[in-house]
Amino acid sequence: MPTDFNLSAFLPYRLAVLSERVSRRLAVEYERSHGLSVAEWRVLAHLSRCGAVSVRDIHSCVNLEKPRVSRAVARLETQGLVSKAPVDLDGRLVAISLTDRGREVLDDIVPIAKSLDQTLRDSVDARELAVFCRVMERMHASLDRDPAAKPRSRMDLTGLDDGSASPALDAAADRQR
Amino acid sequence: MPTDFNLSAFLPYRLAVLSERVSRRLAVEYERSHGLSVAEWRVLAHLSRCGAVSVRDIHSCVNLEKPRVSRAVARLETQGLVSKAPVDLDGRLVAISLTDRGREVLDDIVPIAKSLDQTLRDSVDARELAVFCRVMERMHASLDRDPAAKPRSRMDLTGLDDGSASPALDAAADRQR
DNA sequence: CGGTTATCGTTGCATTTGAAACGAAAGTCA
DNA sequence: TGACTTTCGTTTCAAATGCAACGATAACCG
Repeated sequence: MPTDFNLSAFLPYRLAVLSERVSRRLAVEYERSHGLSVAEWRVLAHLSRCGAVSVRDIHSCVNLEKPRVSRAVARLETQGLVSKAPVDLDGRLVAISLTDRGREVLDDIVPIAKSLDQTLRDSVDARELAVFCRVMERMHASLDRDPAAKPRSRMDLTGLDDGSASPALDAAADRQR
Repeated sequence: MPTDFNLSAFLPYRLAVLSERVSRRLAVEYERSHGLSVAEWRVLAHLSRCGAVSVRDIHSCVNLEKPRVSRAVARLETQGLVSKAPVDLDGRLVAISLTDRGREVLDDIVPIAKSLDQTLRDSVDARELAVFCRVMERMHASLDRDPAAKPRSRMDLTGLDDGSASPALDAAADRQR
């Protein structure tokens, strides 16, 4: 009997399909409201919880490659949603923070994002959702044990918020003391 | 209080992160074993269950845009893993099928894919996994109700296998009767 | 100090991507 | 039949992507 493979029962495939469909649905909204890409949205969302952060901080938090963050920030800056300031304690770093207009855009977009998120949550009951999240966490943990897998980003570890928003900038400040 | 948004609790984000991590892990294997891309793997996997299919059939089954399928098939053909034959019943169609070498490659790769799939499954217990799959299905169903979401591909509907592998080729044959 | 190494953000470059357009081949309908 | 529309697979083109390399800065250490 020849080898056959049922793609539709393959977890990596199912995950990819659902994830892409959700992302695409959301990208429509980002685009429609302020012409944002997914990367730009992630940067804004991250900044909404952190004062000033470096490119590397964003990179290590929101699962975007370094060049992608750099470019997203550049675009956001030309649109006036974000400002970049040199860090005098460390000439290599750039302190990125939201502008007032960036906050306004966030005020527009966050409700849209929350709405889709809520729609997804409403389509299952709370207990099932809890199991769902736990399973995702277990799969991450399984990949954590796999040396060939890319390590998880800092913020995606379960017990997050145990660190600063910007280790890089904090470290620079620490050195000053 | 300024708007803030916790990205790490955002379902679309969590889905994207996990999915990408899994895909990347798998892509390493595809690349390592026979230099295949994800798109090429999906085409091969799909062909493993269907005799001869058209580009459109693949496109509508495995969630790849049409040009991507076309290019993946082209590359697979130059590598001798797949053969393209004109369909005399309908000059627009191309019948794509596995070559013997394509089957050999599948024999190599399928165990690797199944192994990763099993590892993921083993990291949770069966009941949780069932809930996980049901939740994914519910989220798909939720998107099905959303007119702004891209419709689901045929094969991703729950009760699959209710149709032919290649509606396009079958339709051509039907017309001949 | 001075030389080496490491880290930061950016950019070059080759590849991938997808929307739109394309020519070719049916289907449709008067 | 003949015009028009639709469908198929491919190609074009502009944008996005990620790896690697870069210059600049800071850390390390003999």
